Amino acid sequence: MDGLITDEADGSVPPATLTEAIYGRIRKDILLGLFKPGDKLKLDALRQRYVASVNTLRETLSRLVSEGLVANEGQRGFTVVPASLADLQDITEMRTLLECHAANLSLQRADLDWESRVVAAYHKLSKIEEVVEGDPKRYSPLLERYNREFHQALISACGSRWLLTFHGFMYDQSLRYRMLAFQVRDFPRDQSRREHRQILDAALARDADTLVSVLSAHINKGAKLYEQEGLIRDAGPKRRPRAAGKSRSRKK
Amino acid sequence: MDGLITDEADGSVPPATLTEAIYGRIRKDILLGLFKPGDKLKLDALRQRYVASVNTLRETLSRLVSEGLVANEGQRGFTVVPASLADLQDITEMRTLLECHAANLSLQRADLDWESRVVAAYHKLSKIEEVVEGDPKRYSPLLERYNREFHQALISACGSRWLLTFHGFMYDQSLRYRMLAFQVRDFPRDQSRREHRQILDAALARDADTLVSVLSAHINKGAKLYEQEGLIRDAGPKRRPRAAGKSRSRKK
DNA sequence: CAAATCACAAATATAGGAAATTATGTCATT
DNA sequence: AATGACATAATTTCCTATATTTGTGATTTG
Repeated sequence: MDGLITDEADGSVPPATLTEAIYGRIRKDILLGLFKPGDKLKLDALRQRYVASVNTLRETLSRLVSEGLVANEGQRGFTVVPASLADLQDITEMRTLLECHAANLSLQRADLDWESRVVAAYHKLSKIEEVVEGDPKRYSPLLERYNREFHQALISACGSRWLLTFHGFMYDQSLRYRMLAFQVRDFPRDQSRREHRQILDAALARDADTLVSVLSAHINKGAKLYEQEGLIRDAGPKRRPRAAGKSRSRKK
Repeated sequence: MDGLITDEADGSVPPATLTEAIYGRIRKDILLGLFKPGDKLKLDALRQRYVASVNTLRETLSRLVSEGLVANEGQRGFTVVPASLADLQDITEMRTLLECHAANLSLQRADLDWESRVVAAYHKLSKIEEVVEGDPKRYSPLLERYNREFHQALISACGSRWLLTFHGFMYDQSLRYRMLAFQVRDFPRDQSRREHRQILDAALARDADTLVSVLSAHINKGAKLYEQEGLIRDAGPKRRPRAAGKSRSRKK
């Protein structure tokens, strides 16, 4: 994004502080399903896993709370946000709304830079998909990465910083459900190669209507695959309601 | 939202921890324009103002970073996110998109509870507007509050938790610009009584098309008022780019 | 002589450890 | 079986140490 030369080959900024580094690691571990929905994130345990102090951990977890990946609730620590069918559907609808809207805007503002970003991202994605099709059971981090980059490239010319931010949130949330689905069984890899091709063609043809319909179908078809029974327990472990009004005493 | 009986008359949950309380206070102080865009948030100064330790402050600021109200950048502390015309326009467009979409959904799912929430919220807002019209220069926190509650009630039946969350973000961001405008001069109070009435009527009549057009106009008209020259300096104090790749040493 | 460079001191941010507060689980008692 | 007291575990908070940035003035260089 920023045309600067950095250490990182992929253009991402290397974390300048320990907090940032650990933030990235925990975030990744939640999205990848290493911590499951409802899991308690005990500070002492985390302190061992990632070698860091309590404050550093609290700081990163606080950020994840604002992003909707971690819950905090009162005086009883941090937990991974629970997963539910209703939540998945909400996320899917929201991602559809944002991504289609952003894709539309991108088409309107499309220039050569955008077009080449899309083509390049598609090329990478396509090559990996070809490889993975031979071994559909294997989880491929590279496929996930290029898939994301393709979808991001598509909307990268929308011109709205906030739209990109919100879409990023929703993409990550849906990624979490995708990864949760992977964990349960060898996941029937969705054959999305053709769909990606259709998306690319519609984008290059500047055909907004087709693009929106294909993109929308693509997103929702993907989400449907994660809605398998057993994947999601709608209610987490029930907690007793907190005593209201009490426990409000602190010295000084 | 949660029908529980709490200490607070307005239904909001009382902060259970110091961090939560201070989070709310700093958030409010930024939105009200007490801290201006680009301001440095020095930890030691904050430690005095809100009586709390450094870690508590860092935790709250970290959350505000994820919400887009505070910036963090590397090893040089926290600053209030800068304000710009482009940002205001982006926020306005985004809020329009989300609020109109949510209002539409609300109409579809409208029930008696929703209708009475809207009517009640309008009633409060209307009464306050009547009072404030007599003294247009005065800043009225109650007006701000009831305005928010009216807009929230309108979309409260949309059924999407994420839509409400994102809309809340955008509403707060636009509120910040509104407050910044107030600071510069006695702000010509926008005569939005009629518009609110029109919104209410369209909502009760279940007239989606009219509702969307009136609501959209209302939001954009408001934002136009904040776009006054001098309110916003588009570029903050320029910083030199950080030395890439260097300064990556930490003992142990 | 001006501008840039460097070294040093002060200010500030980040991270670690420990104390204080609150929640949780266990076991005896009613 | 329910209640209460106690011990233990976990969370929240503060204080202190280290590392980094920033400001100041002297020195060198063009």
